[in-house]
Amino acid sequence: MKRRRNTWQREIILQAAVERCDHPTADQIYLALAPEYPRISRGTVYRNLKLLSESGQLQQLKIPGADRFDRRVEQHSHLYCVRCQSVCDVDTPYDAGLDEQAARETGCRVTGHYVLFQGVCPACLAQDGNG
Amino acid sequence: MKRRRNTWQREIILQAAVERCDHPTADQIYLALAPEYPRISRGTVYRNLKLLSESGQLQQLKIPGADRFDRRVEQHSHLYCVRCQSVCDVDTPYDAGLDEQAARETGCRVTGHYVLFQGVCPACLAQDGNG
DNA sequence: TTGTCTGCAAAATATTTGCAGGGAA
DNA sequence: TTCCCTGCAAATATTTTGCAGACAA
Repeated sequence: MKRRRNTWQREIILQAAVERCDHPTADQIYLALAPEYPRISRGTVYRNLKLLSESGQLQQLKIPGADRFDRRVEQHSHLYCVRCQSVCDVDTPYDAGLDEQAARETGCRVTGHYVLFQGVCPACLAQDGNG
Repeated sequence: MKRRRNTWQREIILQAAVERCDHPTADQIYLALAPEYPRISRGTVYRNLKLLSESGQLQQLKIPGADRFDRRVEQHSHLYCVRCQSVCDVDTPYDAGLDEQAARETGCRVTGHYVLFQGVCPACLAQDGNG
């Protein structure tokens, strides 16, 4: 097991991710940091977001288009707005029975599942004049 | 609404997708066709798989790594093997109540959701000596 | 004829990686 | 000192798109 070092880069990347609640992509975090830290590189941002997710300080979400990063690490679901590509949290209870059922049915070892809702967010609905 | 033409390319792409049950990617379908039809292009394969999914003849699955195409178009779930990246079908009942719950909670218009299980498929388990 | 569709190539998007030097422990 | 981490650039991987000509209807 590798010993992990603390770098200021990792620190500011975690801060940048934690301070926003809009489920940013890796690139959005990079772009948010770039003005203040012009020497930081995309590679470092991608690498650290992955490390931080592996160590449980962030949650990496598999969303169409690009992975997002969530400061909320407890189990919950998400909704993807097909209009503006935004993501919002949905607090659905985790149904562990589904995993057992899938394991029984397929013979796989099932480690978990995620639920992704699709729809249109309130902001986009408002733009339509509530249509 | 556009009138759709029938081309032999679309025909063989649909056939190639329908004759396999392993949830291939667009590129895998292209590679399967390429030996017999050397002039077919990736662009055509990607375009037609999308069209066929939009017209309900295939189902396009959002899977980490790359989209897959499923000949089964009825609602069902999938399991993604984190070891070999294979995908298999899981017949879980669709819980429409979840959509209502998500809509109530977020104020979004919710059009649906999908469930993706993660785990290890039987073939990979066997390789581990059932470990 | 009309206008969608095709092949080709280039572009766009998202992410990973090789490498040489840097710095945390 | 060690060896993980960084910046940079190039590479990968997936998918989309502009264009001119082909072809279905």
